Amino acid sequence: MNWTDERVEQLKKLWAEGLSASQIAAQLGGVSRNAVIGKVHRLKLSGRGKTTSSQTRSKKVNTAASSSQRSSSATVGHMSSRVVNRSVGATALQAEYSTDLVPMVTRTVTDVVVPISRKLELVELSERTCKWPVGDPLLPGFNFCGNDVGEGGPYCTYHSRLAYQPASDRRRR
DNA sequence: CCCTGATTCGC
DNA sequence: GCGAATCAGG
Repeated sequence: MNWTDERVEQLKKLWAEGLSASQIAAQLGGVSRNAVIGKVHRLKLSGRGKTTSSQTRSKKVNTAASSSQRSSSATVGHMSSRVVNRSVGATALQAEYSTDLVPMVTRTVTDVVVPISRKLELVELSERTCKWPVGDPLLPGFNFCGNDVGEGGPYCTYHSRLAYQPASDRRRR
């Protein structure tokens, strides 16, 4: 892949937004984080104003979202990802996944506090990032939870709980 | 070990 | 100019 004007432009934009080099690389595709960093330096925009300081993500929690904590029929639907959250606060409270995608768990979701997801691109996933799908695979912006996985499973502790709850819960009713 | 950006240097 | 390898650090 070569640095077309468009790609350079997007690089500048994302870098200015405070995304890390690896995240930018993942979004652009076809380049490594090293390539991104190298390009950033050549463009001389290494000094990122004062925006989000990379690691140690912002702890800002979407206040609107944390309003009712439980039930609230979860905020479903794909909230045009992207801008929505760069915040990862492990304590964040909000369910963010498509009901269409996992209809069987929509009932149990009211019992579970789901942390805001990191919304990683497919290529950003590693063995320790939650692979719970977020959004519609057919629509742009589809990504994965990306939170740290629990006991080595494919999902973070929260999504594991969801996954383990069959539609017909065992606690008789 | 995970991740970050910075730097070097052969291509 | 490019980016892998490497370095320094949280």
